Amino acid sequence: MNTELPKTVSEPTLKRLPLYHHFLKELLQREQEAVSCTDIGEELNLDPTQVRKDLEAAGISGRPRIGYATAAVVDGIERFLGWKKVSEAFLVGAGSMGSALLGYRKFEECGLKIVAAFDRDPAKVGRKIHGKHVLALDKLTDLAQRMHVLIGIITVPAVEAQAVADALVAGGVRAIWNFAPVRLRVPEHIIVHNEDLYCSLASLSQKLGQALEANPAEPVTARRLRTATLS
Amino acid sequence: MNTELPKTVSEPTLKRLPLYHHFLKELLQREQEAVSCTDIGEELNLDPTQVRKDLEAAGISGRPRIGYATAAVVDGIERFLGWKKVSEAFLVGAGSMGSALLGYRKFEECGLKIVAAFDRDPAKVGRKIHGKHVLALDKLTDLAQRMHVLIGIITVPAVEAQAVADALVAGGVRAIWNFAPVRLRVPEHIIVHNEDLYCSLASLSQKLGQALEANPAEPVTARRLRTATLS
DNA sequence: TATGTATCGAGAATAATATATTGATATATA
DNA sequence: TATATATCAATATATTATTCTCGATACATA
Repeated sequence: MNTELPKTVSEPTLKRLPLYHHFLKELLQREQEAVSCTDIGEELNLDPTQVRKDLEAAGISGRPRIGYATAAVVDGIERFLGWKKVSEAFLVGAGSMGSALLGYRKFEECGLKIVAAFDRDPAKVGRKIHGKHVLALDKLTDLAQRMHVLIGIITVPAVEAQAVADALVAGGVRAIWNFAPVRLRVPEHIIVHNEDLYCSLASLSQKLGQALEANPAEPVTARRLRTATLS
Repeated sequence: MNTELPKTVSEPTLKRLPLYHHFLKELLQREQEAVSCTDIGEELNLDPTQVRKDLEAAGISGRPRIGYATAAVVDGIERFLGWKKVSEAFLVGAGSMGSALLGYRKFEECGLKIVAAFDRDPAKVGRKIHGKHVLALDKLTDLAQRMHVLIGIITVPAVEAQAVADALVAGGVRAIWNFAPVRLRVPEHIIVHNEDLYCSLASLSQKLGQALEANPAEPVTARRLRTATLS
């Protein structure tokens, strides 16, 4: 296995790696020890070559005729994505979205441990949500500094997001996961990821609109699927 | 204004349009009637040419030396993205993420009206969340068909997502907004948008890991910002 | 009226990404 | 041992997205 990692990996690749990870973990449970790009590609509707390129970018190599060792790929992806060493995060904004994220247990498997939540609302401060303490917002910068927290998650309304980002940066946070529909202004070395649901919705509804225009009354009846039963 | 719309618009463009929309709405409130690509680009940290191209793709044109008429751009984006005509949606999975989405009032401004939620859990069925009824999952296909609902939002656990998708498709749904961390298998004409938080998290933590490796102890103290006050 | 300037618009050049092609390698089988 | 085959690896091509360049236009000002 090649341990040399390329300096930069493209965003699309980065977002596909968790898909492979998820699928391969399933295979591991079924005790399938090796897997080919072709198999992965078929399962996930991706080009096999692309899968191979992505794995290569993550520093993972396989063997001709054999494929990739499932466990090694899972391990390699986790290592490459930094899921091995858990980093602590603060979540700011204990509204509905914030609460939902606090309840996501699986984040910890991906190396993200939300250690505390912050909110402006005194009614929420002091309570616990999904087992995480909700603290007063004015403690944010100071605590981030003292606890050396490196990741901040912003789930406050748009108008407050910039101020929260400033507070996080002042506290030494290096990466921000922003759920507010605004572009944050931060120093260059801070990593910001925007999770803007309105943007996603936009592309969805635009495509739907076009599809409907092209084909208003889709003949779904012809290919009616069974009524699904939920296991 | 050019009313000819190109057949396909790139995904990145589609995701930038809401940003412009948001910013321009602010300008509208300040009664700024015209705006240039340069201004938009500076505000959102984007290349002015790209802004121009995006607006062009949405069928919006401006005037040299003047810029774009703010109101016309806002209107044009809304029209192009299909926000003008509201479509109804079903949300499946009234867990924490589902509840959060049910509370997003602003979706309606973007043309998305969630009319009902569905859940497998009998304890949730019959109750209301954020004013929306929670119905039994086995009613999903039938109701989607009878109400001609075209959009489905999936916020169930990964293992149940495919079955829910099947049920939605059987009910005639044309677009699916999928929050479960799986790739759904659907007929070709169905539009699927994956909102996979684990994927986003992956790229965030990978970048953070690289940044920390390159520069473990960032000298943030030098450029310490003020402790932000939240208005 | 003439000139300067800020802006849009369109097309070309560059960069990024995805796909296709070819070659190398390890295993299985005859 | 020789051959066939499935697979990875590396390179080349095609596609897409972004950025750059230049010309056209409309207003401001002298």
